[in-house]
Amino acid sequence: MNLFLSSAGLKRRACKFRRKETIFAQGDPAKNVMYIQEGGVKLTVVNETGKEAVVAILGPGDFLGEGCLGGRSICMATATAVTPTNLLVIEKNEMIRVLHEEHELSDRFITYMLARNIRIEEDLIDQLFNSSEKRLARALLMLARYGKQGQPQTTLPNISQETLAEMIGTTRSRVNFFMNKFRRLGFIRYNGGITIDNSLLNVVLHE
Amino acid sequence: MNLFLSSAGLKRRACKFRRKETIFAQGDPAKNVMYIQEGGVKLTVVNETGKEAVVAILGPGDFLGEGCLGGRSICMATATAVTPTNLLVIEKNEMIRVLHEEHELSDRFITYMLARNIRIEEDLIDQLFNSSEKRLARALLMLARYGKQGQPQTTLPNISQETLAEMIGTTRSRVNFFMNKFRRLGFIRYNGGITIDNSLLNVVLHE
DNA sequence: GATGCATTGTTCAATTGTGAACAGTTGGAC
DNA sequence: GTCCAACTGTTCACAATTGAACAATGCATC
Repeated sequence: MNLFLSSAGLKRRACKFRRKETIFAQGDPAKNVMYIQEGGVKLTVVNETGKEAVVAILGPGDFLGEGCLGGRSICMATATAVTPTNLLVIEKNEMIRVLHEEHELSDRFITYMLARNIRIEEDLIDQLFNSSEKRLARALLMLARYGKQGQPQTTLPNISQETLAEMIGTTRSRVNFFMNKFRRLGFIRYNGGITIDNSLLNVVLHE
Repeated sequence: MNLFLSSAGLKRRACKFRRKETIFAQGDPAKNVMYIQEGGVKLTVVNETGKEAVVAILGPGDFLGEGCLGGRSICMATATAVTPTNLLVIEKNEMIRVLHEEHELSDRFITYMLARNIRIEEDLIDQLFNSSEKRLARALLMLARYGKQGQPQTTLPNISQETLAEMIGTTRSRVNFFMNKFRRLGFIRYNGGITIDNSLLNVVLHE
């Protein structure tokens, strides 16, 4: 896992963030690519009216700030740690060198980019096709998969209705309504966190 | 521009498609990466109910089918030529080799992936934040930029209201309504194609 | 110029979603 | 305990969006 540490140099450094700490903010100069070794990071954007949207939730193995490689000079989103997070920070130029000279990392980065692409594309398709009820169900299932695999049920760390609303592009009152509906129907359960039953899939698939 | 021809081998071949011809269909086995040398390609997805969504419109310099590099074995979308199109078709394994051994192409591919990422991400943010009226205005401006740069006005090749509706995830009647509104306000004009005035930007920016 | 096909114009009832308010609940800090 | 902040539960008037229908308009082709 410690890809970068193997040949660590001056231009790569480890960095720790606490929960809710800001890693970079929308509008900051974009100079580094970061690699998540441990933890979770939320990417959000705000528009002119102050409305916020969650663009992605990233975890271990994901990259961050890769936009600077494509010539982007400022950050288009705000990155916040959602759990205690260890990052490897790599300077842009170092990253470019690495992409040429280190196959294993180059492969990993390309694999990440391909996977990320698919994830965003699926989010977009989800938005284009589905009602907010289905989007909420899908978001919960995604977050659950993110936790564990294969189990019939997964318990999620606490996540506010506000954040869920931002993730799927709707209002909190709507999220609240559907959460209670899902609960009545036995798809989810509150117990400290949120326990998600795989039967929730039916909401996404039906019709 | 002819990146691939420089060292053309058996595993790379040129391919031509006529307007409206299908390059690959959703569900087909995914075996090749393609590079658009000339033309335009529309990526669409259909859901269970038969509703269609336009995921992307790609042009010269863009890649296609790169999902297979990330382990995807079937195509998740349908690719259709929107204008006469010349593609370079590269076998998956050849592409992987090329990514390791040919810096110029590797760079170009990564640049494409980064740009594509930003494009989809912007589309997603657009969906999360904006009304269908703004999304339509934005889509028209994107298509216009795709044609030419810098001019105060750009004329678009014909594009049906149906397709526009699929691009922004709404109904044709809604697109029709807003197109007529934009026309009344002098933002666009019909004259064979669709002429788009830069003042249309105000619709996207305002408020 | 008649035929058929694709597209556009228009309407409307029904549904879905918004934004804001306010009360209720919880959990941590003091 | 009690205060506070953050979150949830609930409601509602209003706005936006859908989906379907049907007529009107090109426009290519025979």
